[in-house]
Amino acid sequence: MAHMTMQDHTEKAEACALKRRHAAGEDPEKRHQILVGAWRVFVEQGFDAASMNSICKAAGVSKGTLYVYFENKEDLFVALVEEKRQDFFDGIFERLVGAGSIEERLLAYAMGLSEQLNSEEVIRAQRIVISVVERMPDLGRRFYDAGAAHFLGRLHGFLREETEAGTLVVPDFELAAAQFVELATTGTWRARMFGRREDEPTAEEIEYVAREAVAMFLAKYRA
Amino acid sequence: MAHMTMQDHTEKAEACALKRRHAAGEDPEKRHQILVGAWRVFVEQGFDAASMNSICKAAGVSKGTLYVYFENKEDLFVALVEEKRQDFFDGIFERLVGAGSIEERLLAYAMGLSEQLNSEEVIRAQRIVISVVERMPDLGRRFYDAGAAHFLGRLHGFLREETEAGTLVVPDFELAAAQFVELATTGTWRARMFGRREDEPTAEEIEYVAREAVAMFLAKYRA
DNA sequence: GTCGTGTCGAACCGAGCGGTTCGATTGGCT
DNA sequence: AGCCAATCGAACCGCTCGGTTCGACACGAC
Repeated sequence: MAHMTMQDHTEKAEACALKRRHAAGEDPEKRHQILVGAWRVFVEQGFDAASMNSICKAAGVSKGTLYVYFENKEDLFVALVEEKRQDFFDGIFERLVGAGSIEERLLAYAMGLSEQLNSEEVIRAQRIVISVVERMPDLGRRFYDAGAAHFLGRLHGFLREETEAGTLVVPDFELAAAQFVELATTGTWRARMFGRREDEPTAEEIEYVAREAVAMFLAKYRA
Repeated sequence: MAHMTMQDHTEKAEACALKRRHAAGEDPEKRHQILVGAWRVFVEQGFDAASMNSICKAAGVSKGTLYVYFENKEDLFVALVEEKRQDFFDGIFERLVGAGSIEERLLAYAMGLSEQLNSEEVIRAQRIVISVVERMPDLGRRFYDAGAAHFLGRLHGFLREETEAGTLVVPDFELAAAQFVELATTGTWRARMFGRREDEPTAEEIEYVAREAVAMFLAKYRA
């Protein structure tokens, strides 16, 4: 409501960029610092077992400050997942549109996808999200949409293009995209989610599974 | 160490069958009753949020009695999962060895598998197991072995037989079996685990996905 | 009938929880 | 220099947790 000149805005922005006194709960550095600590604790203890005290200690922040930045534990966790989603799932999509034959592009996509979904960090995140999905259904849905659904969407578009170009014959884009994702993580993701496999799959295994996934996929859908 | 005549054993067994005073913590009916109540509570609250008090109430049993039957919460949960594993995964395997063409048998197997893994009860059980897998790694492994690994084993055997019979050409049985399981639950299981889909898939959807799974599988591995 | 024992139920324990409060401290701002 | 607000840190709140204890009770064994 208060009137500000353009001048004022510019000055403020400049000051912020360096070292400014922030309003309570509005220092983005501190906020990030809290999230980093919280991530460590959540990831190694799970949602319920992680106490706000541990998170304070891990983040190097007083409890009072913590509650200035986040309303409560759930709020903190939602903000955390919201931040992580993007880190996790960026930088894979462009593999689909890169140069190369269909095989090469699908292979690159499958490998990126498997590598990402099977990484220790993402596995643990997925476990925690699943464990609270009953209490926080929105969180689960948003997480899924940002991850799996996003992969599926890109693939869906790719398949339609290739079908229109006559390279592939895909009667059901949704299904085919989902099949591809499943094939790419065959034998690894599920076992890792249940703790049946403790270590990340090796690069060789990822490539092997991805290659076979592409082979099977094209055996069915190649024109 | 104590000596007993055959007579004694028989008498005891007969008495037990009807209405006998059981030693503390050894009445199988009561034990089952506790597990039923515990299942209800665990399933709708998760491991951490489920309190022993709620479980007592749900089971209609006093807290003292509960702790006579089970050492602690973890012990109770392990016993519960142990009991449920068998209920969940029985009665599907024989579909593979039934009569019919390969297509028919694979289809039946895929449908049974998808139906089972996607049922509300099993989804919830899987969520809970995954949520505690960090703290109780054995439990996760045993659950996986009783479920997914069991499916895979049967399929593995089937594929070898068919390959030896010349019907299929499968270079890597492990991989192919895993691929089949993934294909059978395409688009349903993962989304349900993350709460992205609230309702069990319909029989029609299960059959559709299963059919496409078999089609793709045979497109790759049929001799 | 009376004894023995498995169950009940409620009180109880110490610990830890999420969340709040408040005085002391610090370091940018004017 | 002196103000002021963001942060600190420790104590504190009410509550619930997993787990224990114990006297009352009910019922099968003899």
